[in-house]
Amino acid sequence: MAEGHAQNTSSGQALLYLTDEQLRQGIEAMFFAYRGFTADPDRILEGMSYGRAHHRAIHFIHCAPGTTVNNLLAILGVTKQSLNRVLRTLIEDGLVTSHIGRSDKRERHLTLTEAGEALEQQLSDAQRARMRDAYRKAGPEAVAGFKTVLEAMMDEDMRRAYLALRDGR
Amino acid sequence: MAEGHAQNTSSGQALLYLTDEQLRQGIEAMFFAYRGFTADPDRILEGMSYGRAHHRAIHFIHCAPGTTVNNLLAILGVTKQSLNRVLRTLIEDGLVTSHIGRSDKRERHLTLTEAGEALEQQLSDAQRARMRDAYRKAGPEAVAGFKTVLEAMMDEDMRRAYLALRDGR
DNA sequence: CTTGGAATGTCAACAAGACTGACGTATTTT
DNA sequence: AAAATACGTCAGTCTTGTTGACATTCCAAG
Repeated sequence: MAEGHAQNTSSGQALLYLTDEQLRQGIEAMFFAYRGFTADPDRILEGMSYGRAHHRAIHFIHCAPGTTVNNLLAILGVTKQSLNRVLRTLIEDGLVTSHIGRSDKRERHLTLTEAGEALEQQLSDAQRARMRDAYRKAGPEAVAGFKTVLEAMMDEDMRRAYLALRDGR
Repeated sequence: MAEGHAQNTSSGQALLYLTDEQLRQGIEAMFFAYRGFTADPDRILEGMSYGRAHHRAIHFIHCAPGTTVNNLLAILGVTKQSLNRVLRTLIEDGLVTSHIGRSDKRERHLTLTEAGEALEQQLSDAQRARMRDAYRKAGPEAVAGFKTVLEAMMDEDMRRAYLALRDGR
């Protein structure tokens, strides 16, 4: 019972979109939408012994070629051991290369090979196709609102990481 | 290379929000936001031997008291074996009750006990608090757009389930 | 220059939570 | 009476997260 209901504020009607019921709808929408969001890449990956974790690694290596393991760790928010298992298989299968750092030899710089880029294309084409359909149906104003809310929903650290990626391209 | 770039269409400028780069930003925003979205309940659950799976079950039993196992299965999109493991612990711990159906005795109707409702409150208060902050920062128009895009992103079946839940209250 | 601590990354073992497949039971439908 | 449905359970696998232990490399203080 942490907070009261949103409609019981001094502003009254203006805040009707903040009622518990509205918030609950938003929560469920996030749940169902995220399932759709990951469904297409999951389908592609299943049967090739990769999973969502591999997709995420491939995605961010594609976006920041030459990034280090530590960098990736911060973005993905998992332990280095967890990431390592995924990276190892990707390297073994020739989708990712790992080069020892020139200045700091402790670091490993990660890049997608041609085969890696090809898979990345396949995965992100599928995911973008769904995104594009959703965007097209919803229209530009809705898309702007969508992004505004998502940014506000992130943890502070993640928002920084997101904005850095967004503006660094 | 399934589709062309969105800007290369007959409509030209009007569809700039559909460029691959814009779509990629949306994809990353979803990823980071979903992490924030689940972070608070996850924190509460950790250490009490429950996880996100328990949270989801509790959430939907709360929304549809007396629902059957099969109903829950369809909404959550997991196998009955998977759900059963979760339900068993919740019932053992006295958070959920399972009653044999009155008309159809094969069915089990699931309801939250008082303790279950208490935990549900605790979890959804945390999640709603984050949602409320995000909504408040973004404003009502952004929230409307947010929901529009999310609905368009769901699979058809899930949209039906979502709308049924949304309108059935 | 050496040595100890911090940072980076690897290997091994384990747990949660998803999956499949097979089977049993009670009940309803045909 | 037979088939289908709803539910529970056992056993085994897979992905992906965790911790703990350890090797290598860098850097800075003595």
